[in-house]
Amino acid sequence: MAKPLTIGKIARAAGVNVETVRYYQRIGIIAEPPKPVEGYRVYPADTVERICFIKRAQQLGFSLQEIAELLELGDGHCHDVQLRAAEKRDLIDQQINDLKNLRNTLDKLIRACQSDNDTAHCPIVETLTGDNQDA
Amino acid sequence: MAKPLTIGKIARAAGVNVETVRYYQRIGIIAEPPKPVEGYRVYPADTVERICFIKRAQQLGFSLQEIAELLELGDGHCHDVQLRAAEKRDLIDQQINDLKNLRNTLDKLIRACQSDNDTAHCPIVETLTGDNQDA
DNA sequence: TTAAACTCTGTAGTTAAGTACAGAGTTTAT
DNA sequence: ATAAACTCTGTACTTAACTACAGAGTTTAA
Repeated sequence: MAKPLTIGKIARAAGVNVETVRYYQRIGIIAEPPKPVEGYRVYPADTVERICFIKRAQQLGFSLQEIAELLELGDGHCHDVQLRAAEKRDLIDQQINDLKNLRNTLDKLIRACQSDNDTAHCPIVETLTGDNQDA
Repeated sequence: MAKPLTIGKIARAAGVNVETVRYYQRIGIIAEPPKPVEGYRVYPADTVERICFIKRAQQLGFSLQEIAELLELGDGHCHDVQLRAAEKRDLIDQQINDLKNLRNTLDKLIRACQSDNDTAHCPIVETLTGDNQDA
């Protein structure tokens, strides 16, 4: 036996708690391998990547529910996948836009700070408020 | 008296629950105007924008704690603001990158769906995986 | 070969971010 | 002038996403 990937190894490799892995199994966002008659469950290696993806996507503001939907797109049947993928893509475009605005504001703030201390009034708030649609 | 902005109007204008506004006040992310001896609290108009900013930033994956930090940058004193703003900016750059990758993957998925149903194996997961370094 | 480290099942606790509501006072519309 | 709609204070409930732990079984390293 080389080195069976048990839950602890999976968790450590993905940088999460063992309990988190179990939680993801419970809500069905990652598969739970069958329990062998004796011994521990063994996980496929790509489970680690799947968990990493989940954590990354969370940092981008997606809920586990939304992440589940994204993941399903990968192995769905072409029919509705296309439509739903297009929707997601447009949403993400909007998100990228928002982030760019925020980024530029921060940049301006940094520059202003360097040249002068003219702390007029916060430009950060103005960035993301109002209908920001220049998609 | 023209039309004093009371909490209900603020909430409706920002598209959130009155209780949410109170919650934000409780945690100090928006200011609570002083209670006048008689009558209701009156809010400055820019409270609405501040709440909109908060909601927007949340969709981008920021916690209220992080949003509070972003907002503080606006009226902070130049010294550390510059450093912290630069940190945030770099983080956001990373986020933009991740989103672009995800976006492109979705795009490919859509295209592949249009031409052929060669559902090899989910390319979505591969998009955001890789060095998850949480410093 | 046995103690340490791990896994399993199940249940319970925690934190962030709200949401609901009771009971009292205040405004406003009719 | 009074009912409807709103606000205030305070407390309690909810949901998502974990996190902890007990008590039993299983593996592995010294």
